[in-house]
Amino acid sequence: MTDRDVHSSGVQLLWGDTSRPPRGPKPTLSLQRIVDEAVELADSEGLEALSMQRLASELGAGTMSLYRYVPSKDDLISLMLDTAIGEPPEIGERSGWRSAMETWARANVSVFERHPWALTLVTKPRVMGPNEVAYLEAGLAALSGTGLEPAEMLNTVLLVNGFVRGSAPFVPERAAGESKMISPELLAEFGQQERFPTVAAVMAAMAQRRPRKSDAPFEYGLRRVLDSVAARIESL
Amino acid sequence: MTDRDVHSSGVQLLWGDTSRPPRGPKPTLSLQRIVDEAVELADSEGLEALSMQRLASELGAGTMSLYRYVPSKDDLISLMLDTAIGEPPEIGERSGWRSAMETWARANVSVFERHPWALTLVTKPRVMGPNEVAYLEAGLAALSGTGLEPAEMLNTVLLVNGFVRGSAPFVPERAAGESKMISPELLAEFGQQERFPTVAAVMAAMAQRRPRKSDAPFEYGLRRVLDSVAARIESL
DNA sequence: GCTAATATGCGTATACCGCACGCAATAGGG
DNA sequence: CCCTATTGCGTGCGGTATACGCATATTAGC
Repeated sequence: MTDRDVHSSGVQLLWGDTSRPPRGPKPTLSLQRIVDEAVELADSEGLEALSMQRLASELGAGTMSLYRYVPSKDDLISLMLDTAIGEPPEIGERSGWRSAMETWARANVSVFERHPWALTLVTKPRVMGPNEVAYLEAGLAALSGTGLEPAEMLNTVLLVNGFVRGSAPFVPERAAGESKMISPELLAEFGQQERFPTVAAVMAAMAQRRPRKSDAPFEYGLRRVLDSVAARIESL
Repeated sequence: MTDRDVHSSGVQLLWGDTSRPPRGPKPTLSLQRIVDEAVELADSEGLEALSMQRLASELGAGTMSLYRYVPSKDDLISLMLDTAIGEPPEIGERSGWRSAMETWARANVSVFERHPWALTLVTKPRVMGPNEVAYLEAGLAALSGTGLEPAEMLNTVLLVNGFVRGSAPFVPERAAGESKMISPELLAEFGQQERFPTVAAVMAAMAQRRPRKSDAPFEYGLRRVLDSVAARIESL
């Protein structure tokens, strides 16, 4: 159980300064190097392959040396998440809120494409890191000229954000995963087509035609979500 | 690493029959009892409190006895997820697709209210269980009279589903967790208000007024999403 | 009813994991 | 120059999932 108090050392590490005292031997490692290596390891082999021993050996250091830089593995993971999220995209003011929100949503989902393990982390309650708050800032800023009230601005950002997170597993690059989750073969294998007639019919119909990129669930949903926001803004 | 082949024993357990051979001593436990107890334990103490030893002692059995019923902990968790999801709600045909989809979405999110640990599980790639496919069936069936094409029906269900999953952390019952994720105190503590002016302004503005239930992020987003689906259907 | 075949419950053992603690080596401040 | 803070890291502890094997219970076939 991670301590979620603002004053815990983990949150300090996320938000506070990371300067080190001037006395003693020169550190061989740095927090940045550890976190970067951990992100790389999680990217290539998955979060469950990340152990402190494995990470240390990857860095050519003793396991316990890592604890000179990070108070616990949970705190390391918090730092990994904010590093993986990275800085939000620069959004030009002139092109209007819709293209800004679209850019924002695509940058957001690309985080989870590059770092699939980050998706399961953001669905847990936790303290947000600086980069995550920067994303929130960018999203709210994109809507600040629309005339929406503060509460509705926030709800709108949460709507787009919620949709992105919920549909990230279905962006094209992960579609292989999706099709393994539910397939005609699965239903056929256990003779369940009659139990789920609409599912079977839809899958059969879709197997007929070649998929277009604009038919991808994420593309479709993003258009619908932004359309509904547009309708709200125009009704003001 | 869970085997995601349709023929793995875990998938067999999810979809296949669970009958036991007639020879040998009577089993003291049953798969159902093990899974139910595991769900209860995860509900009350969280998924990370669930260990095979703890579960066994809860059931008054030896740790290794559980492996007579379940091939691995990962497979147990797959079974727990489908049990937690449960059967989708019965949806009356007569009241129209919108109220059907709303009922569907609310039932969906209530799964994650009752079993918060299920949310992190559904965001991982995996083989869907029978109850999850039944949800998909119910969602597609609700849209089958609307005139949408099969691919668009699926995309619509995925849109609502994606939104539900992405915004589940922000339903009112979890709002305490949300407000801990980002708070005025957090920004103030580290003197970052100038770095995130829009965030600070929005939070300040919202602190002024008392929250209405219809202003909750989930309620707001659900209306927007269903509005956009309605617009699509009416344009046919 | 006896025996052989087949399950069962589960104790033991292995290979990991995060991390508390302590100690020798290092390097800047007085 | 020495003192003291800080380093890297070896050792050890209590936890984890689970492979293996054995004694025991049950039933099918004779």
